[in-house]
Amino acid sequence: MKIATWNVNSIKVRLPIVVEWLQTHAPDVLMLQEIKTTDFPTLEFQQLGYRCEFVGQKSYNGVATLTRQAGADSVRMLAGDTADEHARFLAVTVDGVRVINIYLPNGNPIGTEKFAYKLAWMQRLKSEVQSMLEAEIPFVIGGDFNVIPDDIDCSDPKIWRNDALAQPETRALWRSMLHLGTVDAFRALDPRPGQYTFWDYQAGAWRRNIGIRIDHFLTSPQITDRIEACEIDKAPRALEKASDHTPVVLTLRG
DNA sequence: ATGCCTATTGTGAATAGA
Repeated sequence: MKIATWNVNSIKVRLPIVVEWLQTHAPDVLMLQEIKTTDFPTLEFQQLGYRCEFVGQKSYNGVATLTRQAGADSVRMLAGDTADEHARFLAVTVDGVRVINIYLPNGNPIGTEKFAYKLAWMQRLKSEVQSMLEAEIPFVIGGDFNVIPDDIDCSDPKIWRNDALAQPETRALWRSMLHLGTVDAFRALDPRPGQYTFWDYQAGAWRRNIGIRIDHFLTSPQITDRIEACEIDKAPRALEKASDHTPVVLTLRG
């Protein structure tokens, strides 16, 4: 089973690139973030053999999960705050795996309500993880976590010292989810520093490989045992009209 | 360097991203 995640930074602009990538790589599941619309191009993906579920929002955020097989038991919002209207969460069960697509809040600037919202959102996600582990539900959480887990996940820690993505509180909440028993699938297999999933559009960041690793897969124990590979596909970042993020692909045995 | 680039809204220039 092949599961991919990709923050596309507008599905409207990125549609041709995403279609081409899907045809080439044919994952069983593709999780998209920052679709930035309520008008998802479902027909185009159906023609490629994918079913679409999405939670849209005008201008901002929005997540979509494309699956070859039919999904079940969709949940479209993260528990813990019924007043939260951001389109950042979509859970669906595919072939016995609870596939959770997230676009975790950026949280900048620190010291504002935006940062408080990020931390509260992470606490809610942690509660979700706890519940699923207690129920022994096999799950994968994939998406744009907006978390730089460690200094080896960015080109220069000094740049990110005052940024929400690398704050001690942010990293502590990330680690607390690992301590519960989940695994950062990419890092479990690849110890190398300098492996990124995002490069800013500005200042020639891509050309100079100044990036950060913020798009992740967290796996539950049953899924961790099935990990065959987890790789960052850098190729789409080099294309014309690229997203500033590139896909990450998780391959499970069976 | 409160910049640099891209996308959305909407047709200006502000907001957000990370």
